[in-house]
Amino acid sequence: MRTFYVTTPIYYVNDLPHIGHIYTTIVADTLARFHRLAGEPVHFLTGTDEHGQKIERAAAEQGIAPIALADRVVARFHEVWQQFGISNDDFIRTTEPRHRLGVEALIQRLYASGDLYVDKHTGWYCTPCETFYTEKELLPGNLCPIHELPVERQEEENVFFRLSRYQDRLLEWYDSQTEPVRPRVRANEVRSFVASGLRDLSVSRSNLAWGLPFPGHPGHTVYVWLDALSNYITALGFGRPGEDQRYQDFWASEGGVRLHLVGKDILRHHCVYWPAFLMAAGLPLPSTVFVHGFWLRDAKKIAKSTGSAVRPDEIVSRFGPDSLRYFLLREMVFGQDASFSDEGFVDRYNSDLANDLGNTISRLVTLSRRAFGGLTPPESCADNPLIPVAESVAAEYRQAMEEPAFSRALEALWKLLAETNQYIVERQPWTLLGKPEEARRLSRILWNGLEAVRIVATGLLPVMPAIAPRLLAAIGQPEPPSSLAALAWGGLANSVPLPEPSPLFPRIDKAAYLADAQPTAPAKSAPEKKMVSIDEFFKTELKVATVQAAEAVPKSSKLVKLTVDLGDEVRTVVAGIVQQYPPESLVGRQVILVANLEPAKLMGIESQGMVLAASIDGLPVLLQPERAVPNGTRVK
RNA sequence: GGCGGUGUAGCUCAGCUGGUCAGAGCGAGCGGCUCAUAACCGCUAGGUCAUGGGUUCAAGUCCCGUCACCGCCA
Repeated sequence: MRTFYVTTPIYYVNDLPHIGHIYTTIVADTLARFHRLAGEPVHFLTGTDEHGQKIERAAAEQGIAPIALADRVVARFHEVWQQFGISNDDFIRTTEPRHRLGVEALIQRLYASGDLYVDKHTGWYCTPCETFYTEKELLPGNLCPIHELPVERQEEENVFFRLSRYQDRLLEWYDSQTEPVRPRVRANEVRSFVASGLRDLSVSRSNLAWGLPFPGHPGHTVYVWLDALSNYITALGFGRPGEDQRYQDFWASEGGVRLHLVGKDILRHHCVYWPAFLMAAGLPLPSTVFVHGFWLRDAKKIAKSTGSAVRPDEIVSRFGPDSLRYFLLREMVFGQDASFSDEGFVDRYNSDLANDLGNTISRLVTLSRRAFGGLTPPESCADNPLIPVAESVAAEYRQAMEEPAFSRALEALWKLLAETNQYIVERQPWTLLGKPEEARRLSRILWNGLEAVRIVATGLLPVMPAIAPRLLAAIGQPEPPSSLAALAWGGLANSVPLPEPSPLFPRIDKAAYLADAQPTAPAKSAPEKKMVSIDEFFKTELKVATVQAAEAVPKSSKLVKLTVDLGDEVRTVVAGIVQQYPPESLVGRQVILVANLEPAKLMGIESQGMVLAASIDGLPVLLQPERAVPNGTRVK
């Protein structure tokens, strides 16, 4: 029998839950619920990663023990998961004894395979941090990124893992038929990284007390990623003989699905280190690592709607966690990045949840109650145009959920809603009200509509675990089904009570909501300073140039056309400075030019650059080198 | 610099192995209906499928070049 094991990354407790954590966990939960409905044995694991430098330091800053800090954050995670209806079967913390036992067992296997050895490691060391940094992490000038103090070259002894030995096997794995790394872009990235050559990996740390003791290497702790990644099997009981039934069922069993959901920031750890560790230990690999994208704030949209921000908290408190679950799953093409905005949420909510779903239920329930004394229609209908649609929608939904491709699965369900509304309008059931001779016809029409809605609500059970049962109750089906078999046409009970309809998704007044969404905060009064990186700054090419010729632009009060010498080229530039600087005063003068500015036409003249000037009350004061320098000299 | 990816209607995106592929949803306009949460239904998009070549009877769909943007390179 196929088993289904799904994991989220274990979340690092230096950070409170945010949209990224929530998204991954909702995805995992939706999959777990779907596969349970499909009748498969499911195990859904999430948890927290609690060791390491950052935790140690953050705890020290707050004057508490690392474990106390972790406890605090873990409590918060539990709260949030409860709020979102997360149905995880287990929650692993890397500070638990069961985890340590598993990690030790894994490391024993790595020793046994001959893949661990001790070697000297030289690196950039910051004494106050007691940490080695890679060159990339350092600030310019070899400064520690935390203390901004010079780091020094130091040597330490480490346990190394022979990652290099697994290069070929990893490449084979990426290319295997099952496509273990998805989507393909991500597989390409990892493949090219691995193909460029792997260095052995340091898997122990000295000077870090807040970690698991490294077996056989006193004074050292286990590298946080070796520690953390192991959770996927330690939580199942790996390394604890007699208590490892779940490990046997969900990891070691033939043909079981072992799915890791990860963000693209931890691709390498999950697609290089982790499988290599498992290969070395002689253990089964995950069947799929699914790498999803990030939620971004769309700068353009934010600017347009004057500063609407990502406010999942407010969305949840006002519209419920399931509305957010729906939005996240519907809006992101699984695997790609997507942007998150209040406007996007409101649009999606109104058009999909309020208009299509909520309103369709509302109109059907109202009609049925009126026609049949508060009950569902007495007569069913086994032959009508909605049936083939419902069947193809159910098939498409199941396929998309398997893939998984949530946006497509939901799109399919909504296709059925659209067809249902169309069907209702075509049949005009309201014209049949109060005509006894049309009662049977009316019953069939309304029954069909309600039945279609029942199928949609059934498909929504994994996505909106709190709301979907309420949708079903609203159409007279108070017991939510426990199997995907309920997606088949024909399940709606006849002549059962229909509760009075109440809007499950009240429409959002978009204008009011967005106006309300204006940051009460500082945005306007104290504009935040937008910093640019040195790289961004250097995108602007500033060069010294000498004005060779200048003539006022006819019919313009400010513009002057300049011919400037940039050393290796001569350009035409238009500048709005002629009121302060008569043309003849400009000739021979050196100016600073933005040399890579997009050309622009001013009064019909193409300006190939911009002359820099300070502006006092709108009046320009030209910048110029303190003494003459060669034309074309870069300014920085 | 190397490798990979993207560029299709105002917006978000579908278009696998070349031949009803020029599409969907949202938004906008017009019309209809009134059971329903000012909802629902119908019609309306004249987009050089970034761009220049090429292969082919036939190319968003394959090949080469160019431009723009993005990701990865411990």
